[in-house]
Amino acid sequence: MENLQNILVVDDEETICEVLKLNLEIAGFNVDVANSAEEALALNMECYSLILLDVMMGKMSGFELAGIIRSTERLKDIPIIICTAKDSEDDLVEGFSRGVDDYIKKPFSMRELVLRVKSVLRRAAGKGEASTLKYKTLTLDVVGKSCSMGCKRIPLTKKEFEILHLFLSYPGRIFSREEILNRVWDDDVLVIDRTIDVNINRLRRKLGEYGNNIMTKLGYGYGFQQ
Amino acid sequence: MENLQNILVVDDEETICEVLKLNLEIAGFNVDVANSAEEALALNMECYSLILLDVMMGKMSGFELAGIIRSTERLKDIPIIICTAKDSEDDLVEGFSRGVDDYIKKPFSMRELVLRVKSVLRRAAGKGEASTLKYKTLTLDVVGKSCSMGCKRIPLTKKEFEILHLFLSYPGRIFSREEILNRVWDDDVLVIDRTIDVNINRLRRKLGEYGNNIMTKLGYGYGFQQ
DNA sequence: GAAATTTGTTATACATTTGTAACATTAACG
DNA sequence: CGTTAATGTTACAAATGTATAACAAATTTC
Repeated sequence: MENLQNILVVDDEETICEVLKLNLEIAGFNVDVANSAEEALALNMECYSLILLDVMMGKMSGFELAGIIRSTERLKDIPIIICTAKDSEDDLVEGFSRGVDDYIKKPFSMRELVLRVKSVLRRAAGKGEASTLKYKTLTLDVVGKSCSMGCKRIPLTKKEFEILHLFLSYPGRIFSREEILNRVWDDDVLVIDRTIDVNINRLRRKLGEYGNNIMTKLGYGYGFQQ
Repeated sequence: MENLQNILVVDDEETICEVLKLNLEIAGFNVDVANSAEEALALNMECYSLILLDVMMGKMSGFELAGIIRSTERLKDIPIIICTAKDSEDDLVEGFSRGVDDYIKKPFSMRELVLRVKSVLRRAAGKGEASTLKYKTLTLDVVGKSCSMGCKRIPLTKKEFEILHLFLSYPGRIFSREEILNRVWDDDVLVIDRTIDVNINRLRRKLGEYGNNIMTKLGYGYGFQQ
């Protein structure tokens, strides 16, 4: 088993670490654990393909550790995923300014985590290759959270962006309103189905000619048609 | 009926068990019930494709049973879904650490349950999300909810799609009108048998030459002939 | 904390799907 | 053959699903 990729998990909660480790191992990764930023720094981090950081930790926060990693020459290209309790804008800004590659909000499913990890690794392997999703001249910059058609920028709101992100991640697939709700809206909010229709409508308009690629499948839901 | 997948439901509440059993059977599964973890252990669990566990049960909890299943060599790959009253972090952590595949919070709708069950089974089957059913040039894109003959798209309505989906899932099998009703129509709707005939007719027409593959077995029902 | 933006809801118009009834056709069987 | 039962076909009404606009509420921004 040569090809196993090493992942470092840094979190001060033992149980969380164990869960993460177990699930990532099941997904085929080799996982090491550090229970604090300091403990992580004591390791030779060079060997990891990806580092998974919790924001909230004892002395040094995940952000700080991310900053250190990014400013260390031999570590600066290692992808970092931050686990954050809430996705406050502040966190996002702080994270991006420190070069974090992806976020995952707690509580997250293990399935989702594994998907993100794989996605980030894929991106890293191709060197920025797939940090964007494309269809013809339509480009979605997943990291920069922006959208453009050719040279023209299309300002999307968060919901619009997330919906398009979901659709372009699985072109051709039809998502039920329930699925869209689960993946775009927070778990605790309660919105009616019509809300999705309205957001789809707004997105369609902003996408101009590409708006027609967002198809309605009567009785099923919506999706992006290639 | 070879292809029926077996599901084991373990719950100490008789009524819950009955409801689950009924609904899963309608969804096309074969369901056995155990009223306690101990009772479940007495069964030969090897034959089940999925085990649905309640957390709260008399002596042994669902988690404990999950732990036992996971640590038993010949059972350890069977997918497990846990039904939990509360979604406390603790429960989630405990569950994932024992290798549970999915959660469902009470109270849940039967529709949701069936969706989760199918999703977990699909995952377990190893074939990701993408799946199509084919017969010659006829292709049914199950995730895209679309149908095509060669390059030509055949727009199907939801009912038409669902009927064809059912038929192509078990080519050669004849479905009684009652079976078709149970699998294609929602539980609470009440339609007459002739409705199915009409929908079959519509489907046949849209399928053109393949329409002839939908055969009528007089006095029994309909099916797709390979 | 006021203005601007985003997001959710409601209401209405519109389009499609679906169910049913009525009648036509076909198969089974004496 | 002719009768009966089952299924095929058609047309239309009813039910359902979706698009859109307008407004209200929430959130963000300055």
